[in-house]
Amino acid sequence: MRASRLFFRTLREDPADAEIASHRLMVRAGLIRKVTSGIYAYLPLGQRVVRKVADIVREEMDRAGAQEVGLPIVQPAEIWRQTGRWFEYGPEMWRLTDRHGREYALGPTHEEVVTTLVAGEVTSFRQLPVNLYQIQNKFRDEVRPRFGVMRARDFVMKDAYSFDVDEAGMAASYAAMRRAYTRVFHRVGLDFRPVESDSGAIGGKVSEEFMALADSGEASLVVCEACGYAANVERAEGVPTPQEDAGPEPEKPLEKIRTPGVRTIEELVRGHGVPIRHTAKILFYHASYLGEGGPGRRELVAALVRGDRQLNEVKLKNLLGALSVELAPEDEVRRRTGAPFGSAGPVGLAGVDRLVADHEVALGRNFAVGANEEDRHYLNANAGRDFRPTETADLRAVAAGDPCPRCRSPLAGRRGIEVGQIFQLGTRYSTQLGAYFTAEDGTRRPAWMGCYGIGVTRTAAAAIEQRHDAYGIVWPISIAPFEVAVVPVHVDDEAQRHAAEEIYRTLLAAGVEALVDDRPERPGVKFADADLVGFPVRVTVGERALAEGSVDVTDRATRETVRVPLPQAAERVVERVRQARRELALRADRAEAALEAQAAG
RNA sequence: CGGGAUGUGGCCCAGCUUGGUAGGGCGCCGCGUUCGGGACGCGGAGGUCGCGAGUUCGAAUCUCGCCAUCCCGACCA
Repeated sequence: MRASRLFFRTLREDPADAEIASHRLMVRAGLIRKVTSGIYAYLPLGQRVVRKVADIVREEMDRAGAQEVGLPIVQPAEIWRQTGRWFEYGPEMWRLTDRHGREYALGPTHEEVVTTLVAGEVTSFRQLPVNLYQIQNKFRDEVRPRFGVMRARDFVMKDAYSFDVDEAGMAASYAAMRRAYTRVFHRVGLDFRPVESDSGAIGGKVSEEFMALADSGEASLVVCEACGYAANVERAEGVPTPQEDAGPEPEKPLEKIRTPGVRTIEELVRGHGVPIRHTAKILFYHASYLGEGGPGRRELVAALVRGDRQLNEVKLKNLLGALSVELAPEDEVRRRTGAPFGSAGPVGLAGVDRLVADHEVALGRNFAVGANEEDRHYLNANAGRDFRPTETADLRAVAAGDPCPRCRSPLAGRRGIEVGQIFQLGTRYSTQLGAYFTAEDGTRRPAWMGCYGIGVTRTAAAAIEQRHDAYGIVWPISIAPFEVAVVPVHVDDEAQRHAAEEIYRTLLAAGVEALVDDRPERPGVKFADADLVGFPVRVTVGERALAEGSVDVTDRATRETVRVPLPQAAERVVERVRQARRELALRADRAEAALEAQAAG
């Protein structure tokens, strides 16, 4: 490609609405332009990156035995009603109505469509297993689109769906996808980590997310450097820690004390000398449940966690089996329970549908809690004796420093960008949508499913988050829009133009993706643009080097330049590109081998 | 949905408090000088000041309504 004909333009200034590096740089480098909130146009440079990520994903999916299909973006409401997700999915699903008044959705995901498809085609165990995937635009009407393509309303996603005869088959398909994902993310050059995750609205039990590690990531992770445990904090298991090193103290008698003005745990600790591990806080939630084909009942739920802990709402939601949970407004809590907000507590609490407690509160002794009247707290409240939770569970949000649930070493906190997620779904969708087959023994059985997503456009953004500097993007070679930029310093200099063209043609002939910057711009402009867009290798053809029959070859990542004699220039660049490609491929191979060794051992 | 803010040439912004008919930088076009890290000079093009009402002799500026966008919180690949 010739820069003079390439449809692109770089910006000198940062766009006003870009918060994070990837968004800022994608706009400045001319990869994307915003069309409207959360919706972007991809210019040729950006589209090339998306295509290269997608091609890598496609290669690895094919390699893992999956088959590409094309599924519709517009999906009928009916199949979503069959699985209950027409309501369950909520306002994030982009709905539309045709001229006849029939309802549709723009696909946020494709379990319903693909399961319905398979239900019509698969009749025998002989047709299984099968894994179908597609790479396509997905639509989610995000509450708050932000960070450019990172959280867009229209994004490119690869989604795959596996169908197996039994649970073991599903697990095998899942493992194959896990290997494929590991290869994909190594090949695109990401620093990533698979973590245990909550399966959310899609359902199923086993689920892992592939997280690109980045401080700008929206997901909070905990990782154990000692044993390798890693989890999304939404999912991370809390290990109850004792209140005293010496072991539990005996139950003391319940005592009501005057606590004028005390409304928070800190005030209780500071003003009344209660150790924070002997405090418990109560939080009131509205839990909404799915009813018959639509919204169902709502409950007021009180939840108890130790005063030094935070509640994990995802755990609460899962415990309750609720569609959603949200903090209940103060006035309603007061109206229903009669308790003042800052002095509410579990002892003698009335008006709530359920009282759930974290393990630490159920196991601990002698808690200071609100007494449900103004300016009064209880000391030494004990579960079982003074209040009785309807359920006890792991409800606390795990934080950095907490013990690892596997090996008890302290966990470290990290931030991550979720670039992929894999699920073992089980038979929920196959049962609901009739994906049954006849087994070897003649019985009719539902297919065991897994589903597997990769955010293609998000992966491109994640790569930029991890790899950029003050000058611009530093692409991994596998997904760079072009691998090499050939920059003649002065295009009106015949010798320079000729040498640049020669190198450019040789690179193309060798299968290297090259761009020649033949624009009549000043050298500084061309260098700055090359750095901003982030081509991994730059070949500078200028008067200085040419005077000694050479050109300069610069590595974008290290910014190191070597002078190479003209006759060997193209060859050396080709070798450098091939070496860089090999490195990433090798990483994928090694990681896969390690996974296989792990599975075998 | 709550809370906050912003809409002024393609981009980044000033002007608004104190109404008087729109300005800078970048970018764009022409000419010249320049030319290994975002040049300089001269000349030029380009604006329904988000939209609609209102107040006023007169509105980018004041008032009301609407729309859009962004940021902070509750959701997610």
